Amino acid sequence: MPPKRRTDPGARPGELIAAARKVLTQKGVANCTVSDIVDAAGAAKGTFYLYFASKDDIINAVVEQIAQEMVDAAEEAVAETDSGAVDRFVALRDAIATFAADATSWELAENYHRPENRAVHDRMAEQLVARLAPIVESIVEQGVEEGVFVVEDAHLASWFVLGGLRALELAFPDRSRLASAIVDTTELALRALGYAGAMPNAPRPA
Amino acid sequence: MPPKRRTDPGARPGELIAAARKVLTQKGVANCTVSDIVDAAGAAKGTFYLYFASKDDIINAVVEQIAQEMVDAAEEAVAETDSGAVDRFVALRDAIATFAADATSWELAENYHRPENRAVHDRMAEQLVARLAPIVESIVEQGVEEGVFVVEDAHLASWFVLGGLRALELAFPDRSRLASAIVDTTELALRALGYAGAMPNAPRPA
Amino acid sequence: MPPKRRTDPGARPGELIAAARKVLTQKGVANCTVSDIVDAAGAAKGTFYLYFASKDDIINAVVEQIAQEMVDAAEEAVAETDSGAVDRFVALRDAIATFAADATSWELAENYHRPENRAVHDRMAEQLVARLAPIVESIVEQGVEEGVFVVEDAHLASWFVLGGLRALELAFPDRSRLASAIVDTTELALRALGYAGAMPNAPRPA
Amino acid sequence: MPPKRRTDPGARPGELIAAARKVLTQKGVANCTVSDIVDAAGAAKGTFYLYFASKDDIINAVVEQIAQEMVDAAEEAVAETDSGAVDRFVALRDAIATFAADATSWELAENYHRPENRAVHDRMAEQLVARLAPIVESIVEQGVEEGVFVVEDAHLASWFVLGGLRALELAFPDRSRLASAIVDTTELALRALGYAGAMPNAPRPA
DNA sequence: CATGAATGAGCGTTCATTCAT
DNA sequence: GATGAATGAACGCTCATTCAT
Repeated sequence: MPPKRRTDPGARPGELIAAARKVLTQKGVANCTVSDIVDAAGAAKGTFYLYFASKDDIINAVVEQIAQEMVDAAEEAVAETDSGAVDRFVALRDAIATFAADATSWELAENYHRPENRAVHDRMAEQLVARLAPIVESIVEQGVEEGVFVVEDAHLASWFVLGGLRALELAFPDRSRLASAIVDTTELALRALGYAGAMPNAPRPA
Repeated sequence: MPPKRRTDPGARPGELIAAARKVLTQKGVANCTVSDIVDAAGAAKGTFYLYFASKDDIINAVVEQIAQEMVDAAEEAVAETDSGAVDRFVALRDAIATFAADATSWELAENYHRPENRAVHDRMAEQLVARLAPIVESIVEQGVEEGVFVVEDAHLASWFVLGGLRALELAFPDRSRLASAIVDTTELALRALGYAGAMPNAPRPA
Repeated sequence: MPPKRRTDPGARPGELIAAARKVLTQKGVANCTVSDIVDAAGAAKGTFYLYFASKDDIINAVVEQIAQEMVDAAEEAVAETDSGAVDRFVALRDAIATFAADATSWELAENYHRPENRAVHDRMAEQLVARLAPIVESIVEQGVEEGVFVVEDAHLASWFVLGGLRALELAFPDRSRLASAIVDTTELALRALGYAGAMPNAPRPA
Repeated sequence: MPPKRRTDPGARPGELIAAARKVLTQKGVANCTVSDIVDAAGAAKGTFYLYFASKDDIINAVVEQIAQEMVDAAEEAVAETDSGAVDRFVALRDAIATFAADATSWELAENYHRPENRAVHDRMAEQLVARLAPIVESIVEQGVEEGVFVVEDAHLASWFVLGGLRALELAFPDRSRLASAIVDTTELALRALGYAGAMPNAPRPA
């Protein structure tokens, strides 16, 4: 059968990633085959390999995409605020909590606690922490300059704080309390950063 | 030919786990086959299924074993000290740092940063954090009673602290600075727990 | 489905080679799949890879087997005769002609002139010439000692003579005249070898 | 964007054959894809099928081209000499030896002994022998008329002689001695043809 | 004439699992 | 208990070919 001409040439990779994102959500990584993805995308098997070198390649692309969405949200949140380091930190915290609570963005998360999804899950967590860390780091450095934070190694402190946030996912597997736990954790994090002032506990209204 | 009589019947499962641990270390999870494991153990394929329901089953057993070793070390460290919560916390920190620096215990760790080993790596990290958390939690509760820690939710705080420690692995992928970073992080952790006293910076001599 | 226990364990490789030989004959090399072979052998696909590393591997084995049969026939023919070099040469020629005329042994040959069978065909021709050459060479050397052949380089002469025989396959693609042409060629070959006596034209009765 | 206008329309088939010849040389037949060819030719996939019916088609064209070059060289060598059959035979032999020793003409030859190139190699050898045979045949017939050759079947004898030459390639796989072996073989060939005169051993100066 | 995105049947290969012995 | 030959579904991936533009 001859190839069907597409209405929107150039949209294939995106369609495939979207399809992969959906299939990954539904079946997990180990049980997701390339056939599943192309079926979901309405494409032929060969088309897949026109745009992606391997199954791993597209999984990375999915992870990349989701991570990018979260990082974008985080950067936007931080950029909006031109106030002090503590406010920025709270804004960042809110962005993360919002994203974590957003079912659409976290489609994959529902399946993360199934063992077969470990792989993407952690690939993403790694990506996320790696890309969020510089944002936190700049906030920490700002706080040190402002004199509200007291840390010797901003790099170390940033990872520590983010790692602490990430662990909550494991601490509250049912996710119902996750968003609120992230908020509660702010106090722990600010303390770790040497903040001694009043704790800004109220989450920002959505 | 009758089956070879074993010198120690009942030792099979342990032999298989040991073999799996070795093979996992050498080849990663994805590239490790049941054949590899039974070959390394000097057993037949069928024998494997006498003791383990599946390949996943034995991988879990390996992870379990390693995690148990770490937990044992941690519990021993904490038990040895009958002094205050801060000292216990430092002792626990030392145990983790020691274990992390110990090549024998971390055979697998060398390969953890190879993408194909994500799976075990994170399965173990999860196990570890889950089993270490209660220990931390008891220390935190002790500290709260002693009045040196100020935390509202000991469960949350324990996970936060352990997550922070775990993230350091990602922050320092080369592992050469990992052990020292764990020590440095103690200050951040104690601060997060609301500790306001002098920081016990000196690591325990090896 | 569980494995069927074989009545004759150890017979698998031979069965697979036999099946491959048949399929190769029927479908050619390029169109012969591993599935075809295992279907013909009544085995499962995995069983194939228990005994052969790849499709190429079994094709080599088939070629090897046929070549061996021809070489065996040639050696037997030469060994039977303890007379002079010319008689031995004629005996060898007869063995080759007989084998060439034998439909059973040359099952594959029927298909050799189809382009897709080039590969095995030539792999076999190469094997054959390489293994027949030493036999010819010993005859040539004997003839030289007996004073009936005059050649400077027995190695060269042997290959030349065998190459000449082999080319007849190309000269008479319909094979109906092939056996007789081989006989006729004896005169050319003996002349090339410097034989000046009477030509032993009569083929040996079967 | 309109298709690029070609500087020389009508040159496409030649460009594709040249590209195929190059790719075939570098990668072998089995590993050479249509994509490789069109990429090397700077053409689009579709363009390929404007001029060639299939991949096999262009491979045949490449073989054809090389064979034609050799046949042209052979015919030229034979035409130059209007002397006797023996001289013509020697001239033909020289042309073949020269061509065989000429790296440019035998680009493909370097790769011929890699197993994956069997296919073209032999397709070409077949072509070559088939097209050279009529030339040899006319020389043989001339020699018979002149009384210097004694053969009953010129057709048979021609193939025998060419087959003998071709086998030398197998006898001397390293090719360093191939050209000299071809020369040495002349004596064997002339003898086979019934030539009883003095042997014209000296190769023609290059 | 020329394009190249799309096709999809088909390939060789793997390996966790079974069970007759 | 122990064996290991046998299984076969399932996989990721290739590439000659087509045709709407």
